[in-house]
Amino acid sequence: MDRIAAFNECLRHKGLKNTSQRMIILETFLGSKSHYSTEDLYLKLRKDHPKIGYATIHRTLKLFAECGIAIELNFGDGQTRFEPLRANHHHDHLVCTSCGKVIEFTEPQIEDLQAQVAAAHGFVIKRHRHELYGLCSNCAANS
Amino acid sequence: MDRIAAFNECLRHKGLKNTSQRMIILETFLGSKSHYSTEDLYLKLRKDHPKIGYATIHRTLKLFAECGIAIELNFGDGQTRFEPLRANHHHDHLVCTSCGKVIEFTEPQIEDLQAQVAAAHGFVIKRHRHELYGLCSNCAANS
DNA sequence: TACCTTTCTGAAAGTCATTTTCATTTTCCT
DNA sequence: AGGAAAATGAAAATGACTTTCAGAAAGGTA
Ligand SMILES: [Mn+2]
Ligand SMILES: [Mn+2]
Ligand SMILES: [Zn+2]
Ligand SMILES: [Zn+2]
Repeated sequence: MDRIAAFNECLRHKGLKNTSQRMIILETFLGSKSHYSTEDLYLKLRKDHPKIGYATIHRTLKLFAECGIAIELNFGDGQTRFEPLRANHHHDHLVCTSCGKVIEFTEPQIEDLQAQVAAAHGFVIKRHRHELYGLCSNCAANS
Repeated sequence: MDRIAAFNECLRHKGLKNTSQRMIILETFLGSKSHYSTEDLYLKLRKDHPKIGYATIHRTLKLFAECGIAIELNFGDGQTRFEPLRANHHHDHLVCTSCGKVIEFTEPQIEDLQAQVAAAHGFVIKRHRHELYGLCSNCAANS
């Protein structure tokens, strides 16, 4: 089941309706680079769909997160970002504080170790956030 | 050099002035448990120092962070928290999403692995955030 | 298809943590 | 002590996000 079908399934399950706005937002969201803030997506959509309001876009992004289509990210700049979720593809982030570049990484050994840490405290992990902030190779070279 | 001296040093270095408010805020901040939001500290200080304004407290906490006396934390609840920084005592956090409990952990192997990840991307880490969200042992038992 | 109930939408208003403004006070260098 | 520079506190402003609400649209039913 692709993500569009999964979203429709989630709408049906929640008793919500499918609308042209939701489909447009979903297709745009899935069809481009990750890590969108509401503002980012609003500005992008405005070109072809100027009638879609900011509130609808934000409500829809939150709905994607509820439906497991997206995850919310927060890189500490005061804006929530949303990223399409790929099945079985968890990753964490390197964030360049100079140019804003985001690099994704996966490190199973870290995942294992953090599970051990949680277990040692009797803690049940629901989700985690592991972000490394600093300078990407380009920015490090030019500084 | 203790943290009060370090803060005075930082003020001097930045050409800023030492004030009674800053000293009161610093002593209160250092002298109690961690993870204060501005609101938390404002409410605590109000008992003995009702004349100190919210804005001053918030400005001072930000200044502590600039001076390396504190670090900013964000556990995704919409409030920035500040924690006194102990020299050579980095740690990360387990955050209970049910009761708000915060457990600190240190795992040198994770620190090593994340350094390797960054190095592999030519990325220079300045700081990082590693937070595990879920249920503490108490909340897990009662759910 | 026509109807009807529920949900959705978009603009505007509201919320809330944080930041800024500004008149006054305080610090601290000379 | 004198005075320039910075700090303070109350209030206003900001900005991301959320809610409100009246009209529009979806989609189940007959
Ligand atoms: Mn990502
Ligand atoms: Mn801590
Ligand atoms: Zn960069
Ligand atoms: Zn708990």
